Amino acid sequence: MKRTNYAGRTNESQIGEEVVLKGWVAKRRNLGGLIFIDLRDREGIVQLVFDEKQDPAAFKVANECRSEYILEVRGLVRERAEINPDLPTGKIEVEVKEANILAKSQTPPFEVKDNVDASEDLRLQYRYIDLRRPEMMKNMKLRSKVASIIHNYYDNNDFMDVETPDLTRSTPEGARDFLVPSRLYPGHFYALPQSPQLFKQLLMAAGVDRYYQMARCFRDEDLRGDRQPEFTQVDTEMSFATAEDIQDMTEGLIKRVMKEALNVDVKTPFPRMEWQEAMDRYGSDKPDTRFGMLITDLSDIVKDSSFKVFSGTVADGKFVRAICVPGGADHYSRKDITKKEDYIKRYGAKGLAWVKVTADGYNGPIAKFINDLAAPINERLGAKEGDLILFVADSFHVVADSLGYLREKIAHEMDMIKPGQWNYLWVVNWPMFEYDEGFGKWIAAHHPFTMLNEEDLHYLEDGEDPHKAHAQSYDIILNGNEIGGGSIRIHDPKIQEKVFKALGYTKEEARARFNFLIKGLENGMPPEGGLAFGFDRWVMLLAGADNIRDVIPFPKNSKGIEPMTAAPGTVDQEQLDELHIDVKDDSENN
RNA sequence: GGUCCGUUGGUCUAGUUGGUUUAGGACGCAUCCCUGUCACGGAUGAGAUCACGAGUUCGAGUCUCGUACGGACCGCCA
Repeated sequence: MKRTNYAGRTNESQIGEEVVLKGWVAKRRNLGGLIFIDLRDREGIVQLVFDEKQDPAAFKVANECRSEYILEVRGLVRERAEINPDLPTGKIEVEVKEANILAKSQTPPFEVKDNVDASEDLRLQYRYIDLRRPEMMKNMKLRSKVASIIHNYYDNNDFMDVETPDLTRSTPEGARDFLVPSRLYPGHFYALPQSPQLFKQLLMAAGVDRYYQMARCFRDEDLRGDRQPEFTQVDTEMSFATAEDIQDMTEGLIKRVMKEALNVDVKTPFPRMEWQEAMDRYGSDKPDTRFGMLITDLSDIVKDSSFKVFSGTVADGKFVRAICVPGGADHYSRKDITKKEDYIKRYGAKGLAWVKVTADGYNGPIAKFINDLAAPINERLGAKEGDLILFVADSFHVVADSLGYLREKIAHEMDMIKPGQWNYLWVVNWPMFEYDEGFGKWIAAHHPFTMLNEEDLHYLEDGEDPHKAHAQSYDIILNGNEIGGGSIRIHDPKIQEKVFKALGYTKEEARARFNFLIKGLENGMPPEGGLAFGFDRWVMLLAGADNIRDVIPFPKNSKGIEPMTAAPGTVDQEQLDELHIDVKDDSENN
């Protein structure tokens, strides 16, 4: 029997026609002499009817069917007497004349339905069953659709799809590399790419001019809900382009994806926000602009306050900043606020000061210290009776992280985010370098090949402070999530040398690490720049999923294990010998 | 590397201050009845050494410690 159409696409136009369908038994309803089976394939569900009197042979097969058996059926499409409005195929049903079981199935470990009640661990172990769920199938289809639009878009704009190697060389910058031992060269290793960054720059040196690739990338770091060790980047690079050129090109793509995949019109150009403003007002380099409650600096107002925590902090050159939670006074108890305080301590905050705004002034533990400043504070924050004001007094980064977190958390808890918003924006003008407390040295905020602003070039000269420089880099943000980032690259080897110097590399160290790139610059590199999208994360947001695993067919769990195959696993001694590898026994240290 | 939370039939879960609980329910599963269901209905039934190990106690699903596994977060992710 040759299939005539997908079960889920059977429709009224086929009434009276004979169809052949193949699919899974989603549900069986046995009424005695009459059996209904919901047949499911990737496109949806259609109701089959088996009548014992009319088609006893087919009926017998239906009687044997169990959940998730795979069936082929031949039958007549007919109109239903009573339509089911909950089903896209609810106006019709298929009267089955012939049926064969193509595969039997054990009772599935969980039911194939949309409101899953199975644990994620179990879903991942039986992922092929989990993926049958319409929700998951929909996510895979969306992913496929978006990928197709991306290919189409860049192809139409003269971008060349060029593959870069997966077996490459370890570079010490950035994330930990996944290493692949070389059989031919004992003690030598390939590394899987963290991104094709250097290759795409060298493709510009090759004259490719416009490059894109759906590139697999690998980073051996701990996982998060929006982070997997292997992921897909939409990687792009353009020669002779300015930051604006690249942003325009990217906006064009986003506009098309939103229209064609979700039928949503987004307005371009997207807003541009300075990195400094994002940090000051949103406490984040990926601001969520779907709601207000902006962070407000109060340092100047409270600098002489009798509350020593505030005045002392300002005297130390640090900051007192606050958010005003509209209607927060009733919503949050003293105990709730203590919980929030405990939470922000993980960002280094020493405490969370708060007041509730009442008709008679401030209320709360620090009210007596700052009641005299209530008028200017309320005015600046726009605070009114019934609001809750949360203050953090600390260094720039601690204040930003703490209040940035609280702003997000409270917005979710108090339902301040109206659904259906797609707030794309660019965060621009990033610092070129940032100080890493852990390593005690300056590191590249973006990566070491990022071009700084032309007017900041003088900071690289002797006797100036290079760390004041800002970069020609830009991140694309959607609803408070970083979905991509890029920059104009350094194409002048002299500037590149100065940047390496500012990062504390000697010439020899820079050569040792990035020889091939430096040579590329010396052999003539066009001015160029690009951008890379986190494809998985973007699709996650487009799908409305809150976990990146829901848009990856076979993801790793939060511990980096893939539960279906149980990777990573041990290998035979023979394989290790061939790779010249001894495995250290760490058991004593554990 | 660290912090917090969780683990009870196939699945999701209830289980109070440690004691009438033969560990309850829903879904699923099995058998039987049923020709218009679509969360089908009805009847009956099977299925759990309460993650593992140690401890406290007259008595542990319940308390303590450890281990394993899972989840969230901090660090990390140029």
